[in-house]
Amino acid sequence: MDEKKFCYKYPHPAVTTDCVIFGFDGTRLQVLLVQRGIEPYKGRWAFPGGFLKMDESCEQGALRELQEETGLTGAYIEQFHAFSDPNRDPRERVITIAYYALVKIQQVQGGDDADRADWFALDEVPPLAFDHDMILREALKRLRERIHFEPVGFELLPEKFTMKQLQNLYEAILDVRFDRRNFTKKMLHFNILTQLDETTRPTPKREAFLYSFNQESYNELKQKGFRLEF
Amino acid sequence: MDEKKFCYKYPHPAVTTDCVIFGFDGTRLQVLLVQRGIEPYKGRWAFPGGFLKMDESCEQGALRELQEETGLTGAYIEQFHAFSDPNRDPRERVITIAYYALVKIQQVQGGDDADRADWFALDEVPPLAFDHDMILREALKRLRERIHFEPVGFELLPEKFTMKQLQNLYEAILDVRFDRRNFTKKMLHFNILTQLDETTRPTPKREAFLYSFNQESYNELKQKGFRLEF
DNA sequence: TCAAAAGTGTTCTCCCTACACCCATGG
DNA sequence: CCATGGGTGTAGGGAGAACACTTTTGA
Repeated sequence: MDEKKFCYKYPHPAVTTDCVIFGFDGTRLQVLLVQRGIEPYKGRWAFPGGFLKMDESCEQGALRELQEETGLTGAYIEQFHAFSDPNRDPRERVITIAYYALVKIQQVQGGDDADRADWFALDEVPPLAFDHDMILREALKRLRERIHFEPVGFELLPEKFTMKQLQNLYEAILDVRFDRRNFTKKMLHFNILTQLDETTRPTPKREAFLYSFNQESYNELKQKGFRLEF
Repeated sequence: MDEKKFCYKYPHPAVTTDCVIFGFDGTRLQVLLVQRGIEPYKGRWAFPGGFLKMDESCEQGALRELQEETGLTGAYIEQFHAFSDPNRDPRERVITIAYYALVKIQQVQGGDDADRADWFALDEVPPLAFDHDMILREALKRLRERIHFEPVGFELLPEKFTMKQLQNLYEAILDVRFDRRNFTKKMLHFNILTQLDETTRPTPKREAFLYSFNQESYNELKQKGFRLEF
């Protein structure tokens, strides 16, 4: 039962992947956490993840764990850091390769699995297991850098969205405030948004235009090289 | 001799660190390579690196290997990616955590160690061992992103340098050309350079001012949040 | 009729860009 | 004296920032 059959000439660390899953509810940035059912840190919340198999790359492992623990498939994930403090796991030496994922929040309902999974707004995240607090900070830092080169909204917003939602997203990620009119002008200027004929009524006050991302225009723009300035 | 005494319940990959060391000779960006003395890929050039010890973090491991293989100490290193293709090493499953280092080229003379080490200009890098070609491409990509948020010149240039050297550095990293006058204005505008009283004679034609980086001003600027625009 | 949200245009300023001339030196 | 490299200023254009009024609708 505690049989140890995999032997090496030199000591090897265990390797896991963990995935910080970002979602956006239209107002606030959220992360998906799962509650640990076993020791160590039983009952604590943590990012979904687990041990890497020997025949899969880290990316494949991260996607597999995501599927197993949250049901998510085909998410956009990006590796951002390996955490390797020798004491970060009380069981044995574990190095984790951390990814972040950007998903449309409605693709995942919390707690649809054996594990309890739930969305938490950034400022309501409880103390996490292992060094996952640090992992979250680092993920946020990297997401903030990424947003300057990639329109992350593609992944986080629903197909159709209002300009205000897009602005809220940028404000939530970067933790800044923009002038409504200037923001609209700037975003339209990139020509990666399509203004739809439809409108919606996000508040009971007045209807607002819906937009969608134009993937083609974006790809063209990106090939020429561009920067999103904020 | 092939005794395998480190045993685990589940298979564990080996973990190494590799370090892409960038230097700048005043004109071209260079990388430091070591020639492998053992199989696999014996005789091929590769980035310095090696197996992680169980009581050190990846960063410590990368710094140790750097010291052992090139004599470099206290370099500025930054982790940028974990490479984990299951077949990237023919011996066994090896995951490598890759770092890049920015160093003043005169701090390291090639071949000062048991291993042969040498500087190669970017466009003269020979085919490398393992997946190190891919590692180099990725390192360059990350360095190019980094330069937008950090004045990487700090680490790559000598204490005192000319404006032309600084411009050459930016041009080498980003592979673009700038207008001499506009570049000077832009750099001085950040107030992170100190123009020294001294001059130098880089070519026998005319003497040129020397500058140094002002770390204090830079730290102030960075705290307020800034972007280097290029 | 009032409050809340959304849509829209103008002005000003600053920074980026393009561009040309002078000076010092060595050959 | 000429070729090479370095130092410097200006004029024009474009993009970001600041800013206010109108419309719609539900309460």
